[in-house]
Amino acid sequence: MPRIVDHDKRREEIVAAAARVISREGMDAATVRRIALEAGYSSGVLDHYFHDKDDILLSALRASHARIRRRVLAAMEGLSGLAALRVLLSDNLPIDDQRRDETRLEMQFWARSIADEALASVQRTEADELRREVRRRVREAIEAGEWPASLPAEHAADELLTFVDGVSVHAVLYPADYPPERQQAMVDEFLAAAPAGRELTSLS
Amino acid sequence: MPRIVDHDKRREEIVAAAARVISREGMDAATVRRIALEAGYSSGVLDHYFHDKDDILLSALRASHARIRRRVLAAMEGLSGLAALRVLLSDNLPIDDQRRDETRLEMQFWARSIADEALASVQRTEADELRREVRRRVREAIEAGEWPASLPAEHAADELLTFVDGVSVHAVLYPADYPPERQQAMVDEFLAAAPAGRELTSLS
Amino acid sequence: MPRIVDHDKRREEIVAAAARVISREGMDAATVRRIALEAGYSSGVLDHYFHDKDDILLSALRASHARIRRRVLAAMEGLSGLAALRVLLSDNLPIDDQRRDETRLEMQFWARSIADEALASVQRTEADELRREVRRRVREAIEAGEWPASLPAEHAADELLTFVDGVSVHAVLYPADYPPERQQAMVDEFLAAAPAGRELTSLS
Amino acid sequence: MPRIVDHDKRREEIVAAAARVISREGMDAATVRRIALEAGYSSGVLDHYFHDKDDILLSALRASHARIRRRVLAAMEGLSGLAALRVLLSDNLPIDDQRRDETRLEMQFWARSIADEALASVQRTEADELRREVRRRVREAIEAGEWPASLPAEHAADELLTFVDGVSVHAVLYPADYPPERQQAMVDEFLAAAPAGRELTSLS
DNA sequence: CATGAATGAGTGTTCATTCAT
DNA sequence: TATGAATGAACACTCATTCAT
Repeated sequence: MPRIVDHDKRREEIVAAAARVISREGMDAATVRRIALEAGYSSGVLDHYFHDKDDILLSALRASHARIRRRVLAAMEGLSGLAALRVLLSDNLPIDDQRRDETRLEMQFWARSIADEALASVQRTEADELRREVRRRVREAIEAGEWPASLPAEHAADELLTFVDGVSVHAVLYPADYPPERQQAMVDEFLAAAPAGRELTSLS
Repeated sequence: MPRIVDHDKRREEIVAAAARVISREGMDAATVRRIALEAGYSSGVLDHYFHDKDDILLSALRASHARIRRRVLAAMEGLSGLAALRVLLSDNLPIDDQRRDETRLEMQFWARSIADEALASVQRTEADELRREVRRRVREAIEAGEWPASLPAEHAADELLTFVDGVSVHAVLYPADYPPERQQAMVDEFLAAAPAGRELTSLS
Repeated sequence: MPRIVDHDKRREEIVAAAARVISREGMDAATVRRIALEAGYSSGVLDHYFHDKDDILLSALRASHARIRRRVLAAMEGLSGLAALRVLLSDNLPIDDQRRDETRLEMQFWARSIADEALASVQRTEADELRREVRRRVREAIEAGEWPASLPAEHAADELLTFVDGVSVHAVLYPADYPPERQQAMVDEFLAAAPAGRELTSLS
Repeated sequence: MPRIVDHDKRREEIVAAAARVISREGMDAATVRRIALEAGYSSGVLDHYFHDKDDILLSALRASHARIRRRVLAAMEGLSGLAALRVLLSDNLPIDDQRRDETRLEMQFWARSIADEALASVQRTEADELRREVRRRVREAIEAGEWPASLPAEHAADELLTFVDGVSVHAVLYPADYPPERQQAMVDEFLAAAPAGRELTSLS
């Protein structure tokens, strides 16, 4: 059944092309024609692989998430606790071209999901997966004594993700002010400060 | 003697209508016709008050920023240092309908500015103004002994803004998880932890 | 009754402005707003002096014709026959800025009258007036022995007007190739050749 | 294997439709929608074959010129000198429906080119080609002794074209006064008179 | 009388979609 | 399967026109 393989591969090609266009030229530039051109096909070809344009866009979002997931799981291989947490969070920073494109893509979909409940729902589902993984790593860190037990892991996970996304947004919007090293340093500082700082705040 | 109409007021009405449409229905829904309808006019009226659609959109962005500026300056009246800083940062959180709309609007423009250098330039200019104010308040806090002198004010300001924007994004995307009180608590914790935590990290 | 005078004067001002816009920027640029601006008024003023835009345009055409008529009648004062004919024909050549503008205006209306029977009818009526005058002068020339009697004056008049319009069109379209002196020389040659040449052709 | 359509042929169809609309209903009536309808398609189809509306209009002008060129070259086959000249000039007269449409189209573009330097430039280039051909034929006539050598061929060519265009304009504007036979007779007379008449004028 | 606000139809253009080949 | 032709709706924008002041 070689046709099936080709079919999926073609889909992936087109989805990757869509992701490139969205992240580099913006959602408005991501027309069906432009995506097909980027993939090296003519516009009509999309008809064979996707139901409609929304299907392409959503597939591009999911594919981006899947790729990040694969990459970060591989990077955390053999690690746990704080070390795994650092890798997990750092991997979400726009510290190279690929990650910058991923962040840009994400931001395009954030904007769109604000007025599109179906998309927002997808986003929530996908975000929850990352959240669960961060929580798991925080709990590991607590168990390993690398992290204070005084704060709920759930809250700590949200704080960390929130900060990482904040850094990502700023780095994408103001790249001159947020070179990769600074992004990494900011996250590292945040991770280092958390155990000490949060303990103190829990007293107030 | 022409029809008595306050030209600037009419412009403001339309800009406000545009802002409402953008924040609630998204940038794609913000067509000229939709904006005119929201403002209570026919589509052609925009011709009298704006050069083109981009002029409307940019005006909406600037008006949103100006409104925030006015509000926060009034709220900081009589305050300085850490107290002013807290007000300044908290005012940017989407803790009520109005502020939520402002954040949504901002996020729409973030997405657009990624592929629009002219817009990105405007965003940078406006963001710098906020940044300068935050730095000024951090310096005041340092002088008042409310904040450790061990960290550059510039960096601290960026950390704070980064965190606030991270919280804002999450609160807009996942409102159920980030009720107003939690947003405020997160920022307060961050402010409280900073003096202690940062001092420690500076040793490492 | 001073108001009446003002009213007519204002009309003339606006009509003159319309003629300027049409001849210099073309019929497409001759919007109501543009004409009003050229006249130094706001767009709504036209409502008081004209029924609609077509009224303005047609008035501009008639005014141009009237102006030419006045000028050429004055120039022919005291002349008759061939001398009057030469002045009459030469005055229609685009040999200075004013006459060039008149020819340009005329050509704009020629184009429009092709698909506008009402306008075409006006054009025919106005053209006939000029034609009659040319015929009269040809007849005078014949009577004075300056022109061969062998050819009908009606036909000679059409030939002369046809040639003059041909020169005018070329001079407007290719001004570099048709400086004023050349235009005049061409018409003079044509006038000089006609008596001799036509006599000969009538033999063939 | 795509839908079998001759791309160039379709372009020509649409261009021909545009030419029909322009010549019969005028430039203002030549909207994209009207042209598409005339061609038997929906408005969007033009997107496949032309860059923009100006591309259609210019193509229509060029196609008209090319058609005339082809026709006149075929008609001059085997002829030279005065005989070729007569065919060349007569072919430009609006003596049948087709030629009348061509002249009307030309006049529409004349009007437009007055305020459109880009179009004027195209017109000049195309007109020069005709001019060169007329000059070549005049020179042939001079060499064959059919035409007086006393006048520069360049000037004679311009005189002839000028007269032909004058007749064409009048014939289009006042068709009742210029039936085909009369147009032809006028040009024939002009050609016959030229050798004799011009010789005389050159003495004065 | 003069202004310019307001309307809404019409324009060129872009685009997602469908589909014959 | 892949093409690109064809559709028609939607878009931003321009404009003649009307009219309250």
